Amino acid sequence: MIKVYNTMSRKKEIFKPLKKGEVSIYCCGVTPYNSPHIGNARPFVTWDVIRRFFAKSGYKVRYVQNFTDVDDKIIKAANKHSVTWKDISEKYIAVYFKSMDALNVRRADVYPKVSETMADIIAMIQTLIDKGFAYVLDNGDVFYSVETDKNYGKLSGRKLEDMLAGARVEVDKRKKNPMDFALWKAAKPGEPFWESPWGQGRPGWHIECSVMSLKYLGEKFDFHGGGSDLIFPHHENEIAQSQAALGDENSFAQYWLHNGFITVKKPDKSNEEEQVKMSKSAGNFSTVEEILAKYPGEVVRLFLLQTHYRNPLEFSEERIIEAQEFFGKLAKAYWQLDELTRKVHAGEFIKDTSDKNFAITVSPAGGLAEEGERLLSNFYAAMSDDFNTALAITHMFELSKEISNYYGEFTEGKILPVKIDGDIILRVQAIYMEMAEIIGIFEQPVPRDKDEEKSAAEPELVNALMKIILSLRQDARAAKNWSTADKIRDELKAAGIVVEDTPQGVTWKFNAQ
RNA sequence: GGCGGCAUAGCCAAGUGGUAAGGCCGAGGUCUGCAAAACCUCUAUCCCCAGUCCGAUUCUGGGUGCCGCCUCCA
Repeated sequence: MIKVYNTMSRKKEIFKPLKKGEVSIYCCGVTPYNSPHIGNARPFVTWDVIRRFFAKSGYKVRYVQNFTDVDDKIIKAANKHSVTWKDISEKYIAVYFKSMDALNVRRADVYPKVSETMADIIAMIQTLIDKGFAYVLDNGDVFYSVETDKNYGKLSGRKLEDMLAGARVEVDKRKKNPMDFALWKAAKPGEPFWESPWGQGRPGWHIECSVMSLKYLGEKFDFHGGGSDLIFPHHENEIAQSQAALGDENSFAQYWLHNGFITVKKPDKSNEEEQVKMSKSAGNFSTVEEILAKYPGEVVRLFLLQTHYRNPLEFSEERIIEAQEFFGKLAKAYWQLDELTRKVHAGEFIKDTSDKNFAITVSPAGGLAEEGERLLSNFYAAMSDDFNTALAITHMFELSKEISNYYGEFTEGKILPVKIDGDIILRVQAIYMEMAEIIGIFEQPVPRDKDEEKSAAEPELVNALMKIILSLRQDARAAKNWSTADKIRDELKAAGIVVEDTPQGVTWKFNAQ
């Protein structure tokens, strides 16, 4: 049973797919006029996890995400740089994909574009006019008439009267009602345009998502999502025009999911508690590209998923560094498991417990197996409860600790490599990777610490020199010449090399900085 | 002004009608020549006031604070 918080009802509801075993999702994509910032990335990472979860739970998923490639901001950017709107949109669609790829966001099944859906958009507007929900002005503008819609405001919980009272917009006098919104905008001189029954122009905002979602998912589909700033007016208007055109107030999306914002500390405020939404218009954003220049994509992804998608999330380097440390621990267990499974495959776990001289009656890894199954079950339970990735991730973290504990005991020789342990290790690895797949990590080269990493990154010479240096230090230690030993360690540290004396011997690594 | 959301330890963050996961930081311990790493242990009257209830952090009402939407916006 999967529960989801539906913005329409303001409640968590039990998810019932329209078609058994299938899920259809439409997520509002970007208007490609500049680079996506970390806040823009949140819904896409969120939906990426949701679809992975559904797919892993046995659903057939169809995921559609649009590009609004015909838009005022794109036209503005094009004019500014003396290029075409298409140059701008293509450039930033490429940037979008590059950033999302780095975050392991899987591609949608379809990426419809406004420019490629023009005929359908015009047809839907015509339907709305024919049915009396929209009207055409002399200059060729077409507006949707909110007063024809008794349900207008049902998603955002607003009444027309209330909105009028507080409207700060400059009201276009030609509108029948100030809240009426444009379905089609007549082209002004120098603007790109498409031919329509109402003259040359281009679609208004909202209409493209109605058309594209209905075209690729049908008159009813399961999920529609995006950031919470889209609730009003964007999604409200999508609902109005779609249901008016279809003549069915139960059509269109069945569940509306909205993610919270990425926030940043408010500048020039003494109170540090105060947060403000990250947005392009406010100019207080960090682009995904900038962040990826400093931190791996999977770390950024983990950072985004460590807070429930509906809650606000403060962007700060401190938090990302914390996520990086956390990721490092998950990665450590990944490699420990890797080593153990290689031993299993190499036939090291073959000791037969039926040997009468063998006292063990219970597999040493039995506890690990039990924990693994329990945590996997908890993991799914967390994801089933409105996609609680924050909780799910802690279950994976707990499993990583269990793995590390087992690995530690194994390397200390406390565990005999019996055959059933081998089977358990393979199962635990499968569980661990299943969790990783849903979260969407370990799809890029998993960082290793210590030996492997440094030997891969540094020339043999460094290893050879370190061997000599550490050997000299061991001589000093053996002679209880602590000051020399510590001096070597301190100076190496200053040079960026950390030496650790562990019970298993001396190790060294490059400082993470 | 209207509408919506949030308020949990120094910080981040889950969650439940029966006195609260996890992470970071901090403290103590094991280990160690020391340090690091690792592991163990410890750290919360759940914003305030009423109400419902045997019992509320969890439900209801009111308040306070913060955020967002009502204009482009993930």
